[in-house]
Amino acid sequence: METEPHQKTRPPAVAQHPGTLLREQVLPGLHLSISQAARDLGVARQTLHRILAGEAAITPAMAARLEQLCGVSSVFWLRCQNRHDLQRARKELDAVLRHIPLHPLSETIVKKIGAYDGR
Amino acid sequence: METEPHQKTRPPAVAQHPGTLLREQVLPGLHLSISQAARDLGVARQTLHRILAGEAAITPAMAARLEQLCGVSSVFWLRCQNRHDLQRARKELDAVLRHIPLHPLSETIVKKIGAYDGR
DNA sequence: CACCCCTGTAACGCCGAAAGCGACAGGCAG
DNA sequence: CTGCCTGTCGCTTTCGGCGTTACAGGGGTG
Repeated sequence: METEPHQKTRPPAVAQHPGTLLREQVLPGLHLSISQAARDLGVARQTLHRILAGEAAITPAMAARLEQLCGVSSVFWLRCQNRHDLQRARKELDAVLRHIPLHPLSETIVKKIGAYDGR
Repeated sequence: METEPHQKTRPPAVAQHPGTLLREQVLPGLHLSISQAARDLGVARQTLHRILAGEAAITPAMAARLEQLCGVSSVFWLRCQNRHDLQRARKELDAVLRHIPLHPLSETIVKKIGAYDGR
């Protein structure tokens, strides 16, 4: 911890899929095998496996299940997934995005809709 | 504003689709017609219309386009969408969720993965 | 040894959602 | 009348999540 001492170990600049967290941190912490966790979640073993492997995304439905399983907020899981999907989308649309003209939106409206500037 | 005076007009308890924000706040603020906005975004007019009508969701790709168009963060748009999808998923899975056993996850791990408790 | 459970992979098929396209009807300004 | 915007319908394609079946291998236990 040389950069910022008492920082919450915030997410890395380049986000890897949320499955890694599940595999390396959560499941061991719950003392659950993949197979057992899948049974508890009420999904196929392969379905969970695909997520751990990063081949499938965490859907809202899965996020809700996970929240029920380990108490970690579904919003958290979706946020992880979003980070991942977003930077993938940005790369693929890179060419298209350049052609989209930026129109200025008044600061009043930005605040009204609850979009606190940078986030 | 009787409940909490200087609150940011936070999102309503029951979230309606993000398209409403686009239609009623953002597009007028940009002085753009639906057709024109669709052209700028590089998508079909119907595609944008479906989102405004709440018949389609804001995908990561669309969120990136919107950010480019009006400067409002893609993360914001996805968060709106998530709120909406999540409460829909919860209702549909309601029965299933009850059967998922809750396993305790140590507080240390929760902090390590960056899931700040309730969110 | 056989038996059982776990894991990883692969190959299907189903289904729903996003997106594009064409077309039509109605509104409204020029 | 002409043009532009809007809402809506129908159709097609594509993609991704999910379940199912199946096979191969590891590892522990009676």
